[in-house]
Amino acid sequence: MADRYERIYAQVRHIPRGRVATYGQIAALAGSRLLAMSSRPNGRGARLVGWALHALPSASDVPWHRVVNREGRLTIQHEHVSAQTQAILLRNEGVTVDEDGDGFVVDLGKYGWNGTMKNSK
DNA sequence: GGTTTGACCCTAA
DNA sequence: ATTAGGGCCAAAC
Repeated sequence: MADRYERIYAQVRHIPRGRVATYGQIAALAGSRLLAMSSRPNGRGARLVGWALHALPSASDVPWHRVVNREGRLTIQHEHVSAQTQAILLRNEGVTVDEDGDGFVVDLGKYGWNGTMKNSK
């Protein structure tokens, strides 16, 4: 089975409340623990995070809403869960979610997660 | 089992 | 600044 999903879920659970992380960071963190051999400078398996979250059961404890793309945008594509739902969940945790023509955006400079448990600044 | 697509990212021009 | 191309792994066709 896809054990990588478990690593991804574990990393997503490690995201502090009121903080957001990017797909690439999740992939890099989960990858560095298991796939440290092939740490290539390119985009690694960031798409796996998207697939993992898409296959995530709705009743899971994984805070999938704290995962955004590199621009801080909520590029979510799901049948029953919309980007607005994600925005509401983030706002519920105190994260300011901005909105423009393309959709919802989060300021990574303020709420971006470092990858550790320290603040980004 | 090859081809296409996807909640993405990086590098180069 | 934007556009184009390559890469990654899994699922759907």
